[in-house]
Amino acid sequence: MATGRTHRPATRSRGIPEATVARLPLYLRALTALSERSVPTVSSEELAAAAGVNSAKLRKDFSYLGSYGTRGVGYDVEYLVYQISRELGLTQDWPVVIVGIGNLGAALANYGGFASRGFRVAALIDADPSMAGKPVAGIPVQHTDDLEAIIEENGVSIGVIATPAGAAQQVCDRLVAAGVTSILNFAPTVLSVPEGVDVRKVDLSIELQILAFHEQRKAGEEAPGEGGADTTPPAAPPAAAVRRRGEGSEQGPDGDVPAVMPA
Amino acid sequence: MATGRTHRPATRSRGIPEATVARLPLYLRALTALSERSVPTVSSEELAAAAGVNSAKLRKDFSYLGSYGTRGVGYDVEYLVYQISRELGLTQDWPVVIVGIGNLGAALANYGGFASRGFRVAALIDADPSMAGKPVAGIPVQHTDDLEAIIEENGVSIGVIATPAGAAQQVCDRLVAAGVTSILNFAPTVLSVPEGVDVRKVDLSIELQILAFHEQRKAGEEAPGEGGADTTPPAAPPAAAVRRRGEGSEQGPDGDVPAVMPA
DNA sequence: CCGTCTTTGTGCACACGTTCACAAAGACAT
DNA sequence: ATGTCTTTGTGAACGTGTGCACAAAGACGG
Repeated sequence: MATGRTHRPATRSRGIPEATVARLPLYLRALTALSERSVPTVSSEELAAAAGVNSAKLRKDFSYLGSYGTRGVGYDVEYLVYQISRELGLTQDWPVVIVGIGNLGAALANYGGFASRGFRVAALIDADPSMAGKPVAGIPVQHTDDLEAIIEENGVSIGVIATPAGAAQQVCDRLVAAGVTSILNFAPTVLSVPEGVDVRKVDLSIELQILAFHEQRKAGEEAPGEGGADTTPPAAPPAAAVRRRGEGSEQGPDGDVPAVMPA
Repeated sequence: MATGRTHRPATRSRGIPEATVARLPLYLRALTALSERSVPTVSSEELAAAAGVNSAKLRKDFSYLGSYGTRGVGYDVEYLVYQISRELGLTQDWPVVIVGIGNLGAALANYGGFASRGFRVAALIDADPSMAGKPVAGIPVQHTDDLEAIIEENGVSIGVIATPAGAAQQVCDRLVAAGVTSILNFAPTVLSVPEGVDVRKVDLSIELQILAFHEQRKAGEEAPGEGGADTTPPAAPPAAAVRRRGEGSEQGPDGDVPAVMPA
């Protein structure tokens, strides 16, 4: 099939660690706020606090970009805003298409955060013919049939998928075939893309499930005991796999979950 | 100011690595699909492909939960669905409130993925009095004044913030004070919360900026040369900090950006 | 009951990310 | 000029995450 990679292989693009890249927008936001208040310089300590990170981490992050600070003083806010913007590629214009103009797609189209930083909604695309022409956020919705033409005409390289899960892969394939090389996916599916195409996903459901995990843990630690059964355990495990759980490694006292396996 | 932690300290909750927890929902989704197709068992290889991860990683992830597979056969789909659901705390009901019923809040309220997995939208809350009583996704919007009462009455421990950035911290503080211990933040701000409260953020703007970074890199690698200036460089750096950029390490020729998009 | 064949579970090595702690750079006062 | 004081930039130690590769578990056929 040769479908290609699904996850970016953490390319460590040209020396700047992925983790650092992911934090740059955070710093940029904090710096922009300072800039608007006409604050001339800021120390790593202050900026780190504003961005919600450790100051050593922030300094190391900046060190990957070059040495833009002045010892004993801190960082020049304006200069740093510029350097980070440039590094992130925000000094240029990025036309973006949003595919799938349902509730979410419309919300995204209306989101102000787009234009603020070099991103421009070039087109809204939906498969529903009855939506064609209707303006959403001041932009007329176009039909999926014209997807390829729209991508090409506008030189779009970033696509946002806000379709139902079932349509996502197909839309993705068409976007990629038309020349899109970066995709932000809001549909709850794993997208398969060829090498060289970046996919980032935003998944409400996954985030909530992660929160639920931690929430359950908190509850379990506070109120132990509580042998109440939750739901019916499913059938039975295949054969004889109902043992073990820590295999005598770490896990000090016991080796059981807060209140597991009823039957 | 003693405001408290901003980022979860990667607590390694009871032996299950954060990275694993973040993947469990992915596995669960793939397994649910298999279950609906009445597939009885699945190998780590197949399931890994469906979830878009490496099979060794998947096996290691499952090993943290216990030994639920059968060698030579694979994993029992139904059983595994149950085990993961239980581990994630999805066998119980999680009432959730959404604060800020604008475009995004409404889209979230309408999102079907909520109910599907143990999450129930217990209430919609907005600060705009004219919205009060209006039904969104079949649920009447309530006013912010009643936030505390709503949290308490429904035993809500998970809150979703979809307000403008300016209101987010204040809403967050009220949620936490009322007993919420997990927050999913869609507002583009760094939230400050006391210890023991989990915050996860979803930030469209940050995701796009990360994509733009990689996109710029790709463009720069394909079309080198191109000494075109991008935008006006800001004033001048503070003092004498206009040197270096790789400090004679990698980065062969020059030390400037690959060469940005002409126009 | 034994041999073969598939697939799990995991030890190990490596890559990546985070944090500490401190030398060196520079501002600023005297 | 020289000294002091602040704050950066980074070496080094540590922790977390990933992936290979393989022994052992068990299914299944004869």
